[in-house]
Amino acid sequence: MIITENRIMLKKERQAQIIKQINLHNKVLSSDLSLELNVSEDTIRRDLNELAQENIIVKVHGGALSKSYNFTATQADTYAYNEKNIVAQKTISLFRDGMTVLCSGGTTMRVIATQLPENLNITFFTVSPLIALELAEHPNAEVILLGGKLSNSSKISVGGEVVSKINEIKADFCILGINGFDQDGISDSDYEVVQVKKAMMKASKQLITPIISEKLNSTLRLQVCSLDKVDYLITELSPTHQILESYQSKVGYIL
Amino acid sequence: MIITENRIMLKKERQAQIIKQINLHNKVLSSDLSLELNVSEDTIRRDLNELAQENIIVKVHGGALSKSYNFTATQADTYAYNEKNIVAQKTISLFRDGMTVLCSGGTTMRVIATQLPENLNITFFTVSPLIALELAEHPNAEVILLGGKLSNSSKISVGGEVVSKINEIKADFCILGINGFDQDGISDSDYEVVQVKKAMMKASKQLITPIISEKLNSTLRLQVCSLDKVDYLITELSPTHQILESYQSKVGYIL
DNA sequence: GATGTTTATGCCGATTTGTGCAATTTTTTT
DNA sequence: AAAAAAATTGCACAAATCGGCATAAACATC
Repeated sequence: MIITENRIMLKKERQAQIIKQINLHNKVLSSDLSLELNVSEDTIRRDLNELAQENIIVKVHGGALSKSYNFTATQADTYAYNEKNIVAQKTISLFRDGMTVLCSGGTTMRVIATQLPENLNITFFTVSPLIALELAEHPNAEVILLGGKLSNSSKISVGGEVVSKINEIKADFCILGINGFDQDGISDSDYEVVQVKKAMMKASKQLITPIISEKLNSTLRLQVCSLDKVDYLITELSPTHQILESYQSKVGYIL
Repeated sequence: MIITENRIMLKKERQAQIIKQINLHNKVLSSDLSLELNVSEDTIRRDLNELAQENIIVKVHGGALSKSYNFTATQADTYAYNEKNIVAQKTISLFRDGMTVLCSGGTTMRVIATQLPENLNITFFTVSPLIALELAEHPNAEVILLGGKLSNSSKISVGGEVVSKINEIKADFCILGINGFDQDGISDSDYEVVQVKKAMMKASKQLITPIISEKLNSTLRLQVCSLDKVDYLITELSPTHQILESYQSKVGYIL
C-alpha cells in the first residue's frame, strides 16, 4: 500500500483509515497498520480497542476483524458463559411471581432470559429486540417490547419515543446490561443509550446490575449513574470476595 | 497496488475457516486442516477443542463434526431458501433510495433483509424484532422498531399501541409476510396479527406481498384484505406462469 | 503569556497468549 | 496383543498485550 505523504495525521483520521482497511480486507494486523500509518503498534492497539469498544470492529489477538465476520458474535455470546450463568442464577433468585421487570440488552441479560424458570410469572418490558425474542419463548412471561429507532451499535431502541414510553412505566426491577462499572458508578459510551438507561432506572423501584467481575473497574466516557443508585450488584464471585470490598459500602446489596 | 499477502493468519480467522469447512462438509480431519491452514496439528486440535468448548462444533477423535444446528445454518436452513431468495431479489428491485418501508415478519421478509444491498438508503419500520435485528446490520438502513406486546405465536408486536403508532406513519411500501393467500385475498389465523396487518396496509401507499408459490391458494380463518388491495404479488415463478393466471386480473402487478 | 490540565503518543518491563516440539498416555485399528 | 493414530502434557520461544511512566502538543484558565 502506498502511503499518502501526510506528515501529521489526526487520530480520527487514522481510525477512519483503519476502518476502511477492515471493510476492505475483513481483517487487519496491528503490525501492518503500524507500518502503513507510521505510528507505533501501541497506538494502533489503542485505536483498535477504542473502535472495538464502540462496536465498530472486533478486536482479536494480533489485530482486528470486521464485525460481519459474525462468527465472533456468536462466540461472544458464549464468552465467559459459566460466569454469566452464575450471575444469571443469582439475578433470577430475586424474581417473584407478579413482578414487573424492565431490562436492557447485553449478553448477560440474554443468559438470564434463557435461564428463566418456566413457572415464573413476570411481565417484562425491554428495549432489546433480541432479549424480547428470548423471553418470548417463555410460556408464562408477558413481554412488552419498547420500540424506537434501533441503535446500530447496541441493538436497542433509543430516542425520545422510547424514553417517554419508559416514563409511563413503573417497574419493580430495572436490570441494566453494564459496559463500564467502577467506583464512580455506571458508565457507557453511547449518548443515546445512556439516555435510555437513565430513564429505565428512574422508572423502576430498584436497580440490579448483573456483571461479570472481569468488567468491574472499567470506565467509559459517559456516566449513567453513581453507585448509590445501585440496589443489587451481582457478580459471579462470593459477595465477600476481595475484589468487591471497595464496593461494599457504596451499593445496596452485593450478591 | 501492493498486496499485503496474508501469510499471517489470526487465530480467530483460522477458526472461522474451520467452521466454514465444517459447515460445508459436515466433518473435518485435523490432518487436512493442518495442511490446508499451514499450522501444526497441535494447533488445529487446540482450535477444535476451543470451538467444541464454545458449543460450536462437536469434537471427535481425529477431527470434528458439525452440530445439527449452527448459525450459518440459520440462514440457508430456511425452508425453500432458493425460492425465497428469488422472491427477495424481485422485491428488492422495487426499492429506491429515500423510501420508507413498513414491514411485518416472516422468513421471506428475513431473506429480503439479509439480501438488501448495502448502498440502499431506506427507512424501515417493522413490528418484528427479528427483522429489525437483521436490518440493523445494514449500515445505510434506518430501522425503527414498533414496540408493543409481543405475540407469542408470531413474534411480532401487537396490540392497540402498535396499531395507533402505525397510524402515524406514512410509508411508500407495506410488505406483508403472508400466511394465507387465495382468490378471496389475504388471510391469517391470529386476530391481533390481523389488526396489525390491516393498520400497516392502511398506512402505506402500496402493498407488496412476497410469497412462494407453494403457499398460494391457502386459506386461514381471518381475512386481512381482498386481492384488489394488493399492488404487487411477487413469487419465484415467472409472472406468466400458469398458476398465477387466475390472479392476473385481480392484483395490481405480478412480478 | 505563564501555568496547569487534558490528550495523544511512544517506550519499557512484566505478563499473557499462541504456537510448535518432544515425550508420554490414551484410543483406535489390525 | 501389537502397531498406528490421536490426544495430552510440559516446555520453550516469540509475539502480543498490559500497565505504568515520560514526553510533547493542544487546550483551558487565570
